[in-house]
Amino acid sequence: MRIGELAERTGVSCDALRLYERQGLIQADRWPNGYRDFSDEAEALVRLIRQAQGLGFSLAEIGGLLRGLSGGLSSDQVAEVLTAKLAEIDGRISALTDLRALLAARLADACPLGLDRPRAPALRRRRTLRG
Amino acid sequence: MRIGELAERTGVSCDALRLYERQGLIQADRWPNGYRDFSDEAEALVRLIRQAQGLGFSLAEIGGLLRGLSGGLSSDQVAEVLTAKLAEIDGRISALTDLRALLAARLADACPLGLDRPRAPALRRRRTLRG
DNA sequence: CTTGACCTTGGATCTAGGTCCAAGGTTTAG
DNA sequence: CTAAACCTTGGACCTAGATCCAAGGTCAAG
Repeated sequence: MRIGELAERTGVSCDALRLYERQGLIQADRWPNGYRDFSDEAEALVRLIRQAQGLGFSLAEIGGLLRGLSGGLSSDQVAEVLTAKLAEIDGRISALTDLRALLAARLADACPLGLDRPRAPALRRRRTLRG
Repeated sequence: MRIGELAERTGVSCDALRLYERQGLIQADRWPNGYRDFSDEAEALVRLIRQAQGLGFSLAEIGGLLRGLSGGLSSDQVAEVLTAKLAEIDGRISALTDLRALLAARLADACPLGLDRPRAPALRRRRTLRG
């Protein structure tokens, strides 16, 4: 399919798709007239890219992951890349879970975040610095 | 404390701290000589900011959240803000969990991602466009 | 053969979130 | 008095991830 169709199917702009191609995240054949020709798999791939991106992965990271997966890396190397990413994802999940717990606790609380509203309304001390 | 101390305590650069202040994420009193004077709570706040940031929240989002929390919003409004953020976080957690499952499955699989290496090695069809 | 919808490339521009630097004021140590 | 280590502001610059635009090629419809 041509780039416009892929853009329409995925909701990603043509410009963004060309950017992904330049960065090696997706590939396209070329018709003799120079038009890009994307395979059907490209659609799923683009969706995967946007998903990963939405989770905080940079295009460079995604590119490295994809190249590792589809490139000539050995099974061991692929496993290594994926395992590293899994650990990273686990870290993010647990950090998010912690933050969620924090916010949920504050939500039940009178003093959200407990940072900027001191429980005992202390007077602002004025330390002067040669003033 | 002065900005340098806060920077050292939090590991965040002075420039970044000034940026956060300009964007209203943190506040500082001023000594008569113009130096910023941060309270002790600022340290915890900066850590919270970095944590949220690492989870994919933009400074603008964090600022809105903090202003909602410490500003004059009613309990109901604060609860609303937090509840929205919680839903967002839950969404991210489940998306990450899904991605994790996907990668874990692919890791156990022969064909990672299953996108770019067709199971039946089909010949690349050549559709010509007036070529 | 023209028109309009596509496509190509390259380069300029934008936002976010910083960093770096210059020019200058303040404080402390020697 | 001077040097070093702070601090101030403003502005230039940087990367990522786009978006927008100009100039032009291609193609189908009328």
